[in-house]
Amino acid sequence: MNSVHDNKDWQNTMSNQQGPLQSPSISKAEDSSPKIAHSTTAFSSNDYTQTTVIHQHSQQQQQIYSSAATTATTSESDTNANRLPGMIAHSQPNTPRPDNSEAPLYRQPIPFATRNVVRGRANLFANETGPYFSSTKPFDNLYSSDKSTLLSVRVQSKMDRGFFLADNDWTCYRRNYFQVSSVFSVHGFNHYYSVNEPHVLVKADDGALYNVQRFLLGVSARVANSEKEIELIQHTPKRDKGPQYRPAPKPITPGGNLSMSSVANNQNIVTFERVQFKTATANNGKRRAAQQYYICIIELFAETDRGQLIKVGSCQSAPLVVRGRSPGHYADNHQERHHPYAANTAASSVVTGITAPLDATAESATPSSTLSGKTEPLTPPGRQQMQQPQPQQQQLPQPMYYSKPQETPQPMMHHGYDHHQQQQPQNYTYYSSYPQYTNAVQPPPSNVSSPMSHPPLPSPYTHHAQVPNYAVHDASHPDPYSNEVYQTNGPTTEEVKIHHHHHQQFQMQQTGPIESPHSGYDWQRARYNSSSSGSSSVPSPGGHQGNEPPPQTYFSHHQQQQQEGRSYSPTTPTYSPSILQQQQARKYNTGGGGAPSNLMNKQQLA
DNA sequence: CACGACACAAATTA
DNA sequence: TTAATTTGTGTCGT
Repeated sequence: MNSVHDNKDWQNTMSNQQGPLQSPSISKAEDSSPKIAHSTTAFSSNDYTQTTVIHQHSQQQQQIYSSAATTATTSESDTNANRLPGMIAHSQPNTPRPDNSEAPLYRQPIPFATRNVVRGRANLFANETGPYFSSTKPFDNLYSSDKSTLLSVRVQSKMDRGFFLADNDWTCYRRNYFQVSSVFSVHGFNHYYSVNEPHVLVKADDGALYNVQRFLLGVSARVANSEKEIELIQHTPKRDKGPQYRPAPKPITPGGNLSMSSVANNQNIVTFERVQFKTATANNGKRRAAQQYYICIIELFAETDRGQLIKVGSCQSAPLVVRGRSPGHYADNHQERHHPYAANTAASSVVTGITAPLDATAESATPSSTLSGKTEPLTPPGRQQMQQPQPQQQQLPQPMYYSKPQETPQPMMHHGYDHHQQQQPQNYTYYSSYPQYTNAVQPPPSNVSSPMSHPPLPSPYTHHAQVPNYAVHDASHPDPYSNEVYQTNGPTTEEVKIHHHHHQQFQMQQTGPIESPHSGYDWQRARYNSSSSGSSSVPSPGGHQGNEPPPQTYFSHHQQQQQEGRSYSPTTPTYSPSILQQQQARKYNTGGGGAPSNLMNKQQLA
């Protein structure tokens, strides 16, 4: 099984990936979606279906689960065949976990030892797991040149770092960085065609079709049961001494194909680095009471020749808990407990790492996240993979997931944003040059790096590992994620969680949504790269992703280099099971530097 | 209780 | 091996 090997798979996948991802496009018809109609297949559609499906099959999922976790990645890679609608996100474990002991667990999941393995590289492999993202929600407003064929879009995302499971929730510390990487594909054309040749059209709200100049991915976050937006900020390595930005949408070309090298030009991947939540979730740590959850949202925008940004797809992360205090505060008390499964988690861990490759850099700026905000219903996270074919879904009842709670934005909505005019409330400034900066909270220093973009979706969906258990439930729950569902009254947090988890798990497993990794993108790299390459990160200076050469910024140097190989830190450790344990001990650190993760703290503290 | 700022120190990378 | 970088997080003050 792959599972175990995730790491490896990873690599492989990664390497290969490129191909797969893109290509894959699986065409399938989408089920139902009327819109999609035509030949094109839509990924998105798939996603949905998948997701839904997933629920149903909890069992399967479970099975999958295990494998899935691992596989997921791989599978993803696999091919296109599958679709991966949703993204995946893996996150990493790096973060400090509250508990020491436990912490490891998360990681454990990770199968590989990789982490340890070579350091530098290890990262590469590393798989961290992280919250998963739901499958892509299509807005059905993207058409091929014939103006009649709907193109489906699939966005895959993963949280690379900063998250660990605590009490079955994907958790991170507000003060720590997390990273999100995403890739997307258009059913009809992937790879290569990028933006520049757009034979792709987008339907604006007014019903008119516009040529798509390019696509951008933005990250944003909101409160789980509501539409309240949570601000995300990116830092440069300088941290407080450097500028802080809001992650702006970054340009990205479809397909991920990047070749391995990718790198360079490819903007297939967008990574938002050094991202933090501006605020912590309410009740963190403490009892269940009413734990608040946040959800990361990744939105795909099509930029028209007029500069308007129209949302064409999005995906959400599993619910996330953001701790506002130092790990020491959480350590003793709550540990994270994982479910029994947790153990599994470890096992499952799976995952592959993900770091992303960063190909893309982002650049453009745009409004970002905020905008979209709402939206999407999310689908469940998916993961990709399972190897097994699942039976899929057949039915799908539906999951609430989809349902939009209230909102439901529907697909079509595009928000059209004009860059120029952006609606967003926030102040974004766009810098054309620096995409990253766009929103900058602060003006970007010239050099600085780009800000990170938004975090993608970390959904808490459980990891792979954890998963096992959940298997159970079905769709019955509403999705937490989706705000939609719960929104108002919704279930309390707990409920939510539950759902999430389940969903997540389910989804993940089954669906395969997970895009993440899969596809070939090298997430790992991405991370590493993140900064530099363009894609990602924020601040990094460079901003440009795509076409333009990235500016250098802080990152640039390092990062760029990194892209290729190294990662920078943290990213990725993978864990192998056995290793895991060991690892646990170690934690992984994050990269660079340093922080001591758990160890110190606790110990010291203790 | 949370958040922001300051600062230390570990884990990695170069 | 050593220096530099990066970043987790303890602590303090608000």
